[in-house]
Amino acid sequence: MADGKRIGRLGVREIARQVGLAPMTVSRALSNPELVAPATRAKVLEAIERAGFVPNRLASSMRGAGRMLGTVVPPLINSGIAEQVQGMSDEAHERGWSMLLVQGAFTPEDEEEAIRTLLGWRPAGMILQSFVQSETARALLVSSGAAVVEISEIKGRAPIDMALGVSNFETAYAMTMHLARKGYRRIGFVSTPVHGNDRLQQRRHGYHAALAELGMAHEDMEVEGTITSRGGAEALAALTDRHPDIDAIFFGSDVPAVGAIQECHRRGWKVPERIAIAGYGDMELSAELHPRLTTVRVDRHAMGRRAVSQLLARLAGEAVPTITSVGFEIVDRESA
Amino acid sequence: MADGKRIGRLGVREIARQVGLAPMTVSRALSNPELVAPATRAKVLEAIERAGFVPNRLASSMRGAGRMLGTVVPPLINSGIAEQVQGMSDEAHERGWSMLLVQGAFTPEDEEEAIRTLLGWRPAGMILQSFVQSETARALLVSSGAAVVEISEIKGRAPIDMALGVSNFETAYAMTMHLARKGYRRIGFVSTPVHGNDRLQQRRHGYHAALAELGMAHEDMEVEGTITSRGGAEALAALTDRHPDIDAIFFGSDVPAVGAIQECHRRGWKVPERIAIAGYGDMELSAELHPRLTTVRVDRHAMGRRAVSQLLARLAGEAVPTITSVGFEIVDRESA
DNA sequence: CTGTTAGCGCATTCAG
DNA sequence: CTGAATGCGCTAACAG
Repeated sequence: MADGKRIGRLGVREIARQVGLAPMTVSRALSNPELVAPATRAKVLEAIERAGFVPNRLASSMRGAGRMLGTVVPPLINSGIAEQVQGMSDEAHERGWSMLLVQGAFTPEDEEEAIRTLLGWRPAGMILQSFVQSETARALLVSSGAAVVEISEIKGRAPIDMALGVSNFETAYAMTMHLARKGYRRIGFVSTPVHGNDRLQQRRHGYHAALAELGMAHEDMEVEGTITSRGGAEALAALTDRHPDIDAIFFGSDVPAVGAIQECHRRGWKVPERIAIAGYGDMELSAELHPRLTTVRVDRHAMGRRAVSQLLARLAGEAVPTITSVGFEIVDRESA
Repeated sequence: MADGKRIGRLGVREIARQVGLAPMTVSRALSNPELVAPATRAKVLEAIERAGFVPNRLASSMRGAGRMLGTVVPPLINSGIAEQVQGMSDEAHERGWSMLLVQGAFTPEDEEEAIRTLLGWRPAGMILQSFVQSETARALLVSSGAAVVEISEIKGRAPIDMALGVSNFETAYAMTMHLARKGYRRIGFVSTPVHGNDRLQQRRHGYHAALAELGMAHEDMEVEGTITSRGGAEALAALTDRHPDIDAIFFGSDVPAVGAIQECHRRGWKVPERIAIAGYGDMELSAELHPRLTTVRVDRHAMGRRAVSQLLARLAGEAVPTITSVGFEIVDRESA
């Protein structure tokens, strides 16, 4: 501390000094090893290892060589989102990129703030796990010049840059049809509040469209609840109170579906005999549940990977589709 | 693109130009508003808003004013970890800090790499959600000068900087005693592989200590399994095969405990009459399950917040305890 | 209260 | 294949 510069403050400069080379050569040995003579490279890497030097990525990023992708994760990390993040992380990691995660929230204001925070770190690309609501945030994203993937409902509004997802309309339509084919006639629907959420609105439309097509439309067999087990139990209670003759419920997530099944056990109701329960997401527990849960499977891990690879392709200047639809599957098990 | 500098590339300089002030004043209006005349500040903020300027945090960080904390999250984001991360994120966010999350892994090599990646971003503080195994990584962390909190078993090895957690020995001891008090005599134990994991080893010791004290020690009523529902079902099968007279199982996590209960339903076994099941973690589902799960509750959200506030206190130069023990609670419900 | 100077640690660009 | 100069955007430290 006696002299101005902190002693031993490690940087390419210090490493270069130790091996008698220019800082630039050290930098190259790290980021473009093929441009450096093998012997030189070995010497440099050895010195780096010995000194315990970890290159400063902030500085790299400022020079435009940043390898950081950002994403906003919702406040409730359910297993679906966790898998998606895992997929992003795996793909990014394998390709030498880092993921910056900032925790977002449900309101457009919070969303905007989260995006602002993320943009402050100047990621080369961003993944947004739902459609961006705030117009200000959309404008910010566009002007930032970052590549953007929205993992979202793929019908409807134009994406900021790229969109990736399933058609929630189709998945809900397919499940409703599936339930009808299995003989259920009075099919209820439970989701979190659909207001302002494209995906949920599309699911609701899919459910309605299927009922209409089947000539089975009935009013008010829908309820909104929280995406928790308790929320599922409450939704079941509300719906069966109002409609004692209801014979199936399609939940917008496996989490409340599991809660609803517990509530059935508690009431001594047989599933699916007294009432059938279907979910959405196929979490790990769903296949082990008693009875095993019938649900919609979307490969979230693959979606995460795909989002990253599209981002990297775009950044590499390759042509990338604006909208990518991923498949889904109805997993028919015991609960419906 | 005609001229060298990208037109409209926003920075404090550009904002300063627009309002006829020095860049430094713009910077201050953002980070130390109280040092700037209210009128000036208003003018600056208005220009920033209008231009859609988002300050570059990479540059701030390079000047030492970085407000970033890093953490390594394990590859399986179970709900416990998710809550902990949520707590960290909430606390950080409220205090104007960002959290950089990198996905880690189970082996010491992967752990080291994750820590290296994180250190590359030069966070002012780091939170490690388990005890750091790799000696190289420990050395790197020490020499980085970052404040470090390990959320971990709090007995045993000295922390790198600060440690925060419960005594896993005590929690497991307490639950085993609780089960004995309720009349169970043949109590099994299930956890993920304990090798190299301080927390799990301590839990195992706690279980053994309680049995020994009760004069109930029995051999080989333990099994290792994955932290999944299926893993729980399998562990139940293995243990009841080997010990038909087993009357209770203490699982190291609620996740496999839930799976085990499903397996019991499938076999037509009553819980807790045929066999009692206890978990660890108290996830949301646990209270809604049929039967409701008896478990150990640790407030993970609060732990996350606490980790961040300790980090910030340390960074502010305040005195901070090296080891902090947080409480726990045995939640006695129906399953045991 | 506001401005000036200088530099954080790298990588781009151009020259050897 | 290696090196020198320069600057990314911001803020600490020191004037005024």
